Formats: sequence, C-alpha cells, structure tokens
Amino acid sequence: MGAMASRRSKAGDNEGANEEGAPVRDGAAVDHGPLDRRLGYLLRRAQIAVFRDFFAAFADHDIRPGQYSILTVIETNPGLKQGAVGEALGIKRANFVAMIDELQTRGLVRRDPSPADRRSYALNLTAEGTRLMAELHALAERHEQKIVDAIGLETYRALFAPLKAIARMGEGEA
Amino acid sequence: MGAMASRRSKAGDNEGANEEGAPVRDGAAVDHGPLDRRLGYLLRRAQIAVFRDFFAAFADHDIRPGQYSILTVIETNPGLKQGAVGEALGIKRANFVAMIDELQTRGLVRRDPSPADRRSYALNLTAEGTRLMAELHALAERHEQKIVDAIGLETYRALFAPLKAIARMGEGEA
DNA sequence: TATTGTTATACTCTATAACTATA
DNA sequence: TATAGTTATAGAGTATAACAATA
Repeated sequence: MGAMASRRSKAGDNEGANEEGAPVRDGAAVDHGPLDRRLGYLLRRAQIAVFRDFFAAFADHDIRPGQYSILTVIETNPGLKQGAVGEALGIKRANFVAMIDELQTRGLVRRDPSPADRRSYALNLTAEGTRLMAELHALAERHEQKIVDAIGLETYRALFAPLKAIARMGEGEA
Repeated sequence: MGAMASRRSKAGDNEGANEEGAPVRDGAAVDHGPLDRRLGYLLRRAQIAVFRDFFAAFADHDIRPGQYSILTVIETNPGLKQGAVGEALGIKRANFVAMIDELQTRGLVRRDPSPADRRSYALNLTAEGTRLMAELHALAERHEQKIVDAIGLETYRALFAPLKAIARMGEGEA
C-alpha cells in the first residue's frame, strides 16, 4: 500500500509540500482510510459492480435489475396483486405503476382482473413474458457464475446467509 | 386536477383469467423465487438495510453516507485535489461540485489553492470538520457493531475480502 | 373509513455535453 | 490539445400527498 510521499501536513497548515513534477496522487492510489472497514461502503461498491455486470448481460434485452426482479416475482407468484408484488420488492405503490405500465406495454405482463376485489389487479406473465424469462434466467445464471469465478464457490455460498440476515436488520421498525 | 381514471374499460367479467387458479397471496407470504439465489439482489437488499441504519445513526448530524465517505477520504488524504477525491469514490466530477459546495458551506471542508496547478483545488477539512469526524467515526463504529451483533464477528470479518474482490470485478473495462 | 391503483410532485443520485481557465 | 472545475440538463430511483373507485 502507500505509494508516494504521504503528505501528512495537518489541516490549516498548507505549506505546499508538493514538489512540482511529483505525481499528484491519482484515484487508484488514494487511501480510503476507515472506509475500508465500513461494511456498508463495501456492500455498496460490490452491489454497484454486480449491477454493472448484470446491466451489461441484459442490455440486449433492455432489462434492468429492477425489471428482472419484478418479472421473477410475478413468475413465481402468478396472480399476485399489484400492491403485493411491489411490497415484496420494497417498491412504493405510486412508483410501481409506471414500472408495470412499461412491462405491460412491452407485452411481458398482463393486468388481469382480480376475482374477489375489483379494486386490484392480478399480475401474470404473458406467453412472451414467460418465454423471455427462460432466456433471462439463463443469462442470470451465467452472470452469477462470473461472481463464483471471481471469489470461489465456497466463499460465494457463504455470502447468502449473512447478507439475508443483514437485509432483515431492523425489519419491523416502520 | 381532473384525471378521469377511466380504467378497467376492457375485460368485463373475465372470471377465468387465472389460468392456474392461483390463490391470492399477501405481501409477507410472497416467494421471491430465483431472486433469493441472485447475489446482486441480496447485496442490494443488505446495502439498503445497512444504509437505513447508517442514515438513522447520522440523522442528528444531517450527514448522509456519501458525505461521510467524502469527508473520510479528505481526512485520510489531506490536500488531495477535488477530482481525485471524487474519482476515488466513483463520483463524477460534475456531480461532485455541488457535494463539496454543501460541505464547504457548512464549514466542514476548505478548497485551498493547489500550489502547482492553479486549475485545481486542494481539499482539506476545517477544524470543525476534523472535530466532527471524530464524532462521526465513533457513531460509525457503533453502527458497525450493530451489524456484528446481527451476524457474529467471525462472519462479519469474512465478508470484507470477497466483497472487495467483487467490487473490483471488471475494473479495467471502459 | 380503509384499501388499491393512480396522478402529481419533489428530491437525490447519476450521466453527458459544453463552457472557462488554466496547463 | 488536454485537463480541472463548473454549469446545465436529463434520466432513473425514491418519497409523500391527494384523488377516484371500491371495499
């Protein structure tokens, strides 16, 4: 670690210790300090990296991570009402409307009438949506495999339980 | 503002819409299906939970995770130029301006003149910024301890190496 | 009265292009 | 020409309030 002169002048005493020509620290050499011991920061960076790869893998289908998650929940729970799908994914009702609108416009999702409650919709995949999901799941498996290749299968498997436990932290707190 | 919600115009009484006759489920019972085997989805949910707790812990100081990360990098690398701080955190130059503006307005960060390059600024914490960071780091440690309590110290420690490896995935691409 | 879906709105975060002043 | 900081702008993502239809 550390690369070049760590100019440890205290704040307020800027005497300009930079010899000209001395390479100013570039991004890669910057010390993140205590940030490397903050799990939230690491989680964020890891999630961004994974989503970037996911985005690239699904670019041909123009499907974003949130859309894949919506389609997956509908596929796994056919007939679930709109509000329940959004709630399961942590998406507010108001924001969920436009997302379903787009998936419906693209012919992937249907808003079927709910038999017992005329206020709500029963969401289902269309035939095309079902066919697409088979492709998307295959792509997702290959995307997942890239992560396995990067950290090893055992380490990969060991991540799920703690991440789920963390995700549940402070769950019933409004 | 009259919006005339004239929805439900079609599909009068299509009682057989649910091909499988799937029972309606409530939110808590929703099966996430393959989503629970997608690391990216778990990472996102875990990161959101951690950030929510972080946000609550820092609410009294009106400091968000991104601001804490900026202040930490400046504290660890005093005199670093503005662009390098943003780059180290994956923040675009254009978006970084307003963030530093706010921290400067609040008296936490100074834009000192860079001795060798009059185009750039050397970022440093003010005395108040330095004092605040001592408080924030203490809060961050307590926040971190909550995660340790939730998953155990050994599991907690085992998360860092794989998360860093994942964060570096596809680093030199684009 | 409470809910389900909806519209409107606002605020944050992110991404790109173009400008300025320096180099 | 290239770089550092800036401005303007646009797109996602997320949050709340209020409304119509229905329960």
